[in-house]
Amino acid sequence: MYAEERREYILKKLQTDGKVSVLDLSDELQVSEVTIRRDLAVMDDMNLLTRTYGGAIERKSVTEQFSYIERETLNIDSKKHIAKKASTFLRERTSIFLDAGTTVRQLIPYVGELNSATVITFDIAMATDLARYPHITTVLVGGFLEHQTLSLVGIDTYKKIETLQADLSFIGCDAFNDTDAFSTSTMRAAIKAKLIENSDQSVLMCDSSKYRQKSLNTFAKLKDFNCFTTDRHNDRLNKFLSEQSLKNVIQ
Amino acid sequence: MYAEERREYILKKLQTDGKVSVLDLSDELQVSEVTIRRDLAVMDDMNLLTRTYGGAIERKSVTEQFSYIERETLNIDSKKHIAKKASTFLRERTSIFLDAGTTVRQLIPYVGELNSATVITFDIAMATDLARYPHITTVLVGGFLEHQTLSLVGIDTYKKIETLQADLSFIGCDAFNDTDAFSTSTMRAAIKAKLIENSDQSVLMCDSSKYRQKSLNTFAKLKDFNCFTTDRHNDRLNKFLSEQSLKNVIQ
DNA sequence: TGCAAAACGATCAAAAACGAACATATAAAC
DNA sequence: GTTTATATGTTCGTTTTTGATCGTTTTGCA
Repeated sequence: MYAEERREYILKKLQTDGKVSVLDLSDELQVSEVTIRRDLAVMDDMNLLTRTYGGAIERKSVTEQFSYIERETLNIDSKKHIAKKASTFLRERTSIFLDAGTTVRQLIPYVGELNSATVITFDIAMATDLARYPHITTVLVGGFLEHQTLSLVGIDTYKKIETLQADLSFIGCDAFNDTDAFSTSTMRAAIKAKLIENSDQSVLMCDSSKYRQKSLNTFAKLKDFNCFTTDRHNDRLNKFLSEQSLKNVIQ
Repeated sequence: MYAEERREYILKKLQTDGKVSVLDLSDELQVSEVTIRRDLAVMDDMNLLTRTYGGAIERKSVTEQFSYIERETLNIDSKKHIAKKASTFLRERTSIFLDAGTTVRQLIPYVGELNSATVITFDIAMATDLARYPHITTVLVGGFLEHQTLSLVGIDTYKKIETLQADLSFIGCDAFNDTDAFSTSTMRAAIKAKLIENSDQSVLMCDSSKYRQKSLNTFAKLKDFNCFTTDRHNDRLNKFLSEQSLKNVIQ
């Protein structure tokens, strides 16, 4: 067994398991622990992995190094909760619009569990996440890069989406009240409206902190959505939700 | 048993086993170990295999052999060197095509130093990098996501680039010889050709390891480029370069 | 906090593989 | 038949790889 082979094995294992241990590798590859440590040191030097005490872990992906992730951790548990609920709408062999934003992004691990699907997005972070799943066909709609959100906007983005159709769309929003969903940006609102228009079913994913926030542009009525997924950490929202007929609300 | 026959045997064995050892080959072919080593050295030079300590392993194409992260760190010093040389072509308030690939990606810190520029790319990793520089207008051309390269391909990508014009383009390549630049993928070759066609000036960025590699599609003649930036760590390339009129070659 | 176990890096040693120089052999060219 | 070029083998000093040892650092637990 050559060194190259050994290191290839380590990388492969790292890719599937996310981590490796010196002891396990030493046993599996039938070489001393010292040798494994040397391998890991070299590969750490090459930025192929991150050394830990007792082994190594995967190196962070391109986007994870970026500040985008910091904003993402805001209300992360709510977002994960919402994503799990929304994921029940996913079906095999369908085409899916994913709106830009950190809430919808949490859905991607569930999308990755599908055997086959076509995903259309205009969020670079999502596209990078989706690159992990070769069996998912990913279409990234082009446009001008908005650097704060790592997503694409502009008339090109809108016009391209206008030509696409999907079975299902997952939409985020900046704010909502008892009847409407809002977005801060006019262009984004137009895009969201078009996503809903061009898909058979639409799921709104929105955490409770957005309730009764102010925002400029209405892009849809809440009743336009087949489902409205949210959490329940806000008293006034609780009241609103309990007043609703809950048939299309998941908490 | 002639040398040709021996090497053919080695290649065949490599194809079935994925690896060969000097000792085994020496025994099987009834020649000394030195001879086998010489064979392997020659074939390594011809990029037919990859030499290892004690033998050799199959030579897969770089994309299938390494993950994006690995390719990123491969020949990183050469890539940085090339990027620095190529950066002298950058000018304020111009529009710039950036071809996908890890070599061209090294150019981005220099692009970021500009006060104002419009960058057009179809590489997600590059777009993510560019998001650090809000003063740079970035256009990401959409398409199908190719997960190994983190870049976008397809007819949409091509058609969009067809409608764009730039002052300057930076192009990478998978292989080149004394007259031509090659790409492995037909679609990528078409895109590269279009980038060159639609820009006033073109700079080829290519490290020496690509010299005389095999690849399918010619997308340009070396003389089509205003400048050819490379490093100089390969004997045969050195010879080729010194035979050239060096006016448009930067090392 | 302090202690023991585990993991670590540094150093040394041995075996395997290596490259370079030189020698030999074989085949083609004159 | 001699010369020349190419291919192969031998020798030997050097480099690479790996493992063993040992003192030090880190970690988890009492």
